[in-house]
Amino acid sequence: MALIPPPRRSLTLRDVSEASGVSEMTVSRVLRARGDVSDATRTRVLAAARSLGYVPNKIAGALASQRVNLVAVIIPSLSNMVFPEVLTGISDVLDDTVLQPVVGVTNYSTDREEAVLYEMLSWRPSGVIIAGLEHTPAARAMLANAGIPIVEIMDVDGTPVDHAVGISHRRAGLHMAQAIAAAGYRRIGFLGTKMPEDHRARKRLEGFQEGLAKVGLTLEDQEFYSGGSALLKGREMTASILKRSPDLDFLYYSNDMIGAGGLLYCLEHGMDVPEKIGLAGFNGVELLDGLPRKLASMDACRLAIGRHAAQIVAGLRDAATGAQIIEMEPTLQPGDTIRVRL
Amino acid sequence: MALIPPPRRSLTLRDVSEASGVSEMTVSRVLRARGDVSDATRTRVLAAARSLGYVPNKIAGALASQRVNLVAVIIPSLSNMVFPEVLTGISDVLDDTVLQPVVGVTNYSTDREEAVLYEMLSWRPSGVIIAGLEHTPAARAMLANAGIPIVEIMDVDGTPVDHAVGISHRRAGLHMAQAIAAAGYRRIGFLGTKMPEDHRARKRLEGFQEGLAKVGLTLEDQEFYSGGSALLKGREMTASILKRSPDLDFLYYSNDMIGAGGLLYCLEHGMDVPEKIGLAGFNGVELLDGLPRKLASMDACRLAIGRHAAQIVAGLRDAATGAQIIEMEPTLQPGDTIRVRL
DNA sequence: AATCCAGGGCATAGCGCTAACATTGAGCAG
DNA sequence: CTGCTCAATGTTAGCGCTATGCCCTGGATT
Repeated sequence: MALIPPPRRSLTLRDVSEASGVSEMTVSRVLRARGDVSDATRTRVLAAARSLGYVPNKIAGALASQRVNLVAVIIPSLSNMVFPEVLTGISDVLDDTVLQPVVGVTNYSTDREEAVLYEMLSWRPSGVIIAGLEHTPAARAMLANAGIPIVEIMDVDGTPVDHAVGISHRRAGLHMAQAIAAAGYRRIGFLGTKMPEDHRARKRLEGFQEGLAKVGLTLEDQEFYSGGSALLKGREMTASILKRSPDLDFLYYSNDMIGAGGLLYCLEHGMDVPEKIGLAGFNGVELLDGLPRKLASMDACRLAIGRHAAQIVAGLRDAATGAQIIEMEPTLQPGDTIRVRL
Repeated sequence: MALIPPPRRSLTLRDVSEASGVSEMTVSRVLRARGDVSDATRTRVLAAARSLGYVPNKIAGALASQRVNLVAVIIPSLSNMVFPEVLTGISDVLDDTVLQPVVGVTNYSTDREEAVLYEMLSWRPSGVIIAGLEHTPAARAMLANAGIPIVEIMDVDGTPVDHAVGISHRRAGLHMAQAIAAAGYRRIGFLGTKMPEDHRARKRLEGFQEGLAKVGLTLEDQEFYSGGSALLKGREMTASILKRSPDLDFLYYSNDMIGAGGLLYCLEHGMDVPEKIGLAGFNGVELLDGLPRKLASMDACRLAIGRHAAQIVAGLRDAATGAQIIEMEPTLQPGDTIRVRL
């Protein structure tokens, strides 16, 4: 193996073509495994490329071919557990294609989302997967004009620009309310994030209240937080809401992490879960499996959403159908924190 | 606001230049806020660009200018909590620059790392931040020849290609061993992941054993797992190791998540923590704050590592010094699961 | 009045690669 | 031996943008 000194100017196809005595075009064909090249040439070119340490320049390649094998994935956060799982679903599918996901994070800000989207579109990806249906007008316009497949994920309560894959958070909240009421709970509190931009949490709450209303109930009390360790916040909020409204018999948490904190709090304080007080969260995160008791939750179909979205941008689902909305059915996991009957 | 029909062929500088009656070059200058352009022209151009919905093509721009404002960030996983935090540190710093992080995930496989690195380098980023010091020979060669700043993070026990920012996991393990021994524990078990490629966990264990050896102790028993919910695995492994070796008086977990599972298990089974049995994890994750008792742990300086690494690639630290190794000092957080003295 | 110069703008030439066609030469039927 | 085919390679012309240098205009300087 020849030792070549580290090149100052980075290598180009021309360097490889000179080293192997064929034209640039042939080298290009070899490296992309495209077209007819004799085995002898192929071997020679590959050897040259390897020994030089040549790394193709996709920027030039993309410009020339007008093809970019990237899919923009825009999500609010990486620390929410949920989104890494969606990413896993996306990667699962894209790994079998030439496409690669590129992730952008918005921190739940639509302005930042607009900026991230602009930046990503300027790399001309071949598809966009973006969380939520709520965007700035400019962002919607960009999506609509991009001329590539757009998939809005997680939520289907609204009008997508192109495709949508997700669950109805409104209905999820509604179902949970019905289940809780059916189990005989009557004095219900809600605990969630103080994030005006988290539209999905908002829709769940709205659906929940609607569900309660249907059986003649209303929310007894509520409590919001922002920032900090979710598990700890769950404890604190639970303490605080129970101090204010000691006679609550059910606590509905907007996510599993604070729900878990609440559950730990209740157990430590010797409360009778689920008889005297019931608990439920949302998302069905894996974490719950390790808790002393399994928190009731509702699966948000994260993996399936990621997969479907990826299939759409990869053109693996009959795109002939045109724009489509795929609604998943979240399933209620009663766990051990909702009593079985009245 | 004029409504322009969605363009089939995507817009170019030429479209904007025609719409605003100046040359492409002038449009380019305006959009990059570069060079002298009169206010009148600037306003006109910006208006045209906006009304057309023009999104610049960075591919062409990057090719022409030989400058790409991307930083490749290559990490093993997104579901480990640790890495999103490092990313936060990186973003904090890069947000004040023109640079943007692009994340690649290797799933703890060096082969996959090599592939991801190749792919990312082919986009000619202006820097690389990569977890760990262990890479395939080809990956090392690519890094060495890339001609851009390379920062290997998380670990400093080894020889970096260029810069390194991290902690010594060997010493972290060693310190923990000393602290445990000093507290009077004698029959010590280790619980960790069955991941041969997780070199940092391996180094911690090695350092830990070395630390025990120094005071004449050896590991009494150990237990490994792979896959699944870490919290649940922590429980199961704890049950299993205590069944096999009931007289252990300390359990050292390779990460906080399984440690938390173990802690919950011990508390539920009425064990006397930390008197009869002590526990410790690693990472100092936020989650621990919400547990019934605070697990002893060691902070891995994740945020600081991310920040420093980003500063290096952004050229914010005096690059004049050339390649450098920055070692952080992880601090022991005794929590409530190591007894204070014998 | 001649000269200078800076601000504002334009024309040209690539960046490194690939699409699309052109070319070559070997193999082979007639 | 001609003409044809087809596999293997080469040639040409951009992709959309920016670096560079040049040109023009209209005051300020001498």
